[in-house]
Amino acid sequence: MRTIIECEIDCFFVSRHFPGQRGVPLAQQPGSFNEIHARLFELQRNERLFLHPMSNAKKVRVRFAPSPTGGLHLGGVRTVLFNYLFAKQQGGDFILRIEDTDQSRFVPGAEEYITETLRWCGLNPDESPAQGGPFAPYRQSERKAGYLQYAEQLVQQGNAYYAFDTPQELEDMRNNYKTAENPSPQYNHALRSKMRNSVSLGEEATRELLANGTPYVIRIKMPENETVHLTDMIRGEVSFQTSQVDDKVLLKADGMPTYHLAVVVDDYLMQITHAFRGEEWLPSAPVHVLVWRYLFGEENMPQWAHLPLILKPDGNGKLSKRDGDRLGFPVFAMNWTDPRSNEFTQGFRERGFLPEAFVNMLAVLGWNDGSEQELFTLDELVQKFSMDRVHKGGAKFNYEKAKWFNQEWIKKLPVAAYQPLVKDILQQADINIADDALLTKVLELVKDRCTLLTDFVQQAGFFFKQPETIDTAAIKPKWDDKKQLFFVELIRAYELDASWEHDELEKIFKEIAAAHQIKPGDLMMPLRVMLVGGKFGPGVFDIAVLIGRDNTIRRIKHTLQLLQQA
RNA sequence: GGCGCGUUGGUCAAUCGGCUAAGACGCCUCCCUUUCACGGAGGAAUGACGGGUUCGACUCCCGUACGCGCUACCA
Repeated sequence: MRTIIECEIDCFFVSRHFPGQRGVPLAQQPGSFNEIHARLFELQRNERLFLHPMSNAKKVRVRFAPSPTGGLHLGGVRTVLFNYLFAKQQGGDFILRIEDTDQSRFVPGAEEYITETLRWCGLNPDESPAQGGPFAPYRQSERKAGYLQYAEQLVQQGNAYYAFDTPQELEDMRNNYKTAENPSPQYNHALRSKMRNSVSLGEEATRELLANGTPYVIRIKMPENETVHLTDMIRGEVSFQTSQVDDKVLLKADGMPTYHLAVVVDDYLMQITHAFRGEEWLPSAPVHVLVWRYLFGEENMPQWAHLPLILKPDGNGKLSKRDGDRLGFPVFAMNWTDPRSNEFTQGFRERGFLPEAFVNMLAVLGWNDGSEQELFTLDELVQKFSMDRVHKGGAKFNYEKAKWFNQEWIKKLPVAAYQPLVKDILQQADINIADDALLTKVLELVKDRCTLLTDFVQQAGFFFKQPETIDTAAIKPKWDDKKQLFFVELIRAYELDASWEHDELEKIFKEIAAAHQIKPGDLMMPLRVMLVGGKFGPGVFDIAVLIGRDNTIRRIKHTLQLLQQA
């Protein structure tokens, strides 16, 4: 894929990266576009190269524009991430804009949820509804007044028209024209003349309907036979026949714009330079290109990038919240309770994911840096991210791999980075932490055994609280009086030991075992079960050292009692 | 149905015309470990199909198949 950006600029540089990427210039190329073009062909023999305009460089501005209809899903967060990485790498701004033009779908709390998700991930916007900015307001519902004039301008220019069809009439149209070959007839250039609109009705009738206050929408008038081209940063050249695209509604009867009008107007007004969105938007891209052309000029249009979809792990198709419920993994970033249905959905955060891992995992779903590196900090991602290494095809989500990333991050990060989070989780599980220094030591000792933050409840809990249940079944089959005696004597010896150090405890243990003629290995497991409740955890003497003499002895005695009862 | 986009192991993926096709997750075997993990060594497993172009194709071109997306006064 080779892409050349055409523009009247007098200086270019050449690099391996797509225009808009930072890239290291391979050569400065002063001269006219055509002169450089000729030289580029020489250079391009062995490499894919791109031309970058040097002057007239606008500051990069990208936006994430969700509609606040519920929890933020994986794909949404990845779109945020790619926006953020691109912007920060370019020294640009990342803007959060809320697309709430559909009032019937408004969900209270959804916007706050989005803001909080971005905060959790460390992907904070430079401008947003909450913090404001030079292009406020950032909620489309609050910009309502502005859209009408653009829609009317399109009508005046002959690029759009008023349509008075009622919902019933639209439904009738679809039913009447539906055939086996064409199951979903479109409101397009062919049908336009058969419907009730300013094209079919004429000026006078239209004026009258308008004057009477008849509800209307404004639809784009798609040209009959044109090819609309689009250079996508990921897919390269994409083209559409306008005859295949319908006359999309731009302004709704309630005066609100549809997405198709609002994206264009707001991207223009907010001076957005690069627009990233999911691949599902590609089919409506020609509408947006045309609105740009008619309203603000295609040369001012942001560069588009249609991101590949995140697919469900089994079968094919877009990953949905339902798939997570069905397969047992989160899909939303954080907990979400739908205020209308009261339906609760667990998020990655509450499931025990670190934001570092969550972000890392999303970054490499559809992108990689070409090396073998898989673990990236946000800063590294900002440095290494490049749009030309984003995949075209969708990627199936793999929860096992997601967990692996979390495990790696638990190992990689200093304990201090997540100690407060773990403390919180432990306390929620009714395990109180009085000694933070002790908690640090414990976490250091058990972190390799945890995949999710919630795993610390099992792995660290017994250091602070006597196990509620003891897996005596793991001891009993091989239990006998000799072993009973061993432990009685061990208690006595441990009561007398002054050091309470790892090596000393082990030495005492082995000496007594030898005296009783029992292999230490046969006693290690029982001791472990006595101290932690089950067959898991770090070295037994490490545990004994940390929980202290009193707890160690108390737990041994407790289990001895349990064994006798049975 | 139409239109658009995609297609390398089970999954994520490298490859930019020289391939004996990396690496990771998962799976299996072994080592380390008197538990569970971590770690280490190894193994099974991949270019949808058919045509071109080329000395040479996973890589470029064209078809076919399959998958997905869109086809609302939703985004």
